[in-house]
Amino acid sequence: MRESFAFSFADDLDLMRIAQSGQCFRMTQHADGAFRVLAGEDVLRIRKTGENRFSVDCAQAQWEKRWKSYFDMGENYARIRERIDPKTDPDLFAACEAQKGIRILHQDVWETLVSFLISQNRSIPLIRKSIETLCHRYGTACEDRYGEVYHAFPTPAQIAALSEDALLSCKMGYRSAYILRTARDVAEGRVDLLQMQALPDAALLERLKTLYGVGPKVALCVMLFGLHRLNALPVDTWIRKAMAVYYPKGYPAERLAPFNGVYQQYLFAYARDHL
DNA sequence: CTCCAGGTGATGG
DNA sequence: CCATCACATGGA
Repeated sequence: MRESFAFSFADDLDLMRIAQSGQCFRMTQHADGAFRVLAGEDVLRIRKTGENRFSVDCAQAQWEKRWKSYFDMGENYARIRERIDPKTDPDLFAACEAQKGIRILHQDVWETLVSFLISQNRSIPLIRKSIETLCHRYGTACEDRYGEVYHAFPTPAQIAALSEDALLSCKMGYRSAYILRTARDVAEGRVDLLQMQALPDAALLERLKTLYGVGPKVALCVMLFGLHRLNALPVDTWIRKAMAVYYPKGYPAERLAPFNGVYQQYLFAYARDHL
């Protein structure tokens, strides 16, 4: 790595688990072991270099300005895990232990919104493939510091200018119409994603659900992964299964506040491995 | 072949 | 309010 910055970090940070956690779809591991993170129009390479040691291929100033918050480095996940008592919540405790290292990324809202519109009723590998195709065809081509070309996530205007057939050709299926209308609503100012960030959780959820193709699940994913509302609790098929098996008498969401989204993410990964 | 995948909108009661 | 159903697509 030409320019780089190395740092120590003692709290949970498992790049592989984050890449596979199903909250982001453009983070991949390369042959040399480093991860390439594509986020919005930016790219970063990050690798683990030792016990609690990491290095990134950007200057310290860029790391602190752009990426520290992306990886939620200000939050203490060990402390969040330690709130769970193994006697009260044995399965959730086991999930936290087994999936230690996951963090909730703070992703770009637009990218998160489109990604989770695409995600509905599909498997994670297919979601990745569609997003990859979308970015490759319609996102701005950029060059990283090694001269390698990558593609930014398409902006609202870039998607708004497409035809529905163009989206269908990315294998989006019936979600194409959702994505197109939402892109036009954002590009033409009927929806203001920036302004939404000021809303409290309940109002934000209602506002997001007014978007075409956005129901409770997608709205809560946008809140959790794009607007960093750590108490948002999206319920997909895996979480539904986990709740039924591990909490047959009812899920204790009130007790798990204000970190329902974090525990949900441990359970999601754990359920996929065990159920 | 059927069933499932980080679901939602439309419709009908 | 709730219960169905159609919706594209690919993998198991």
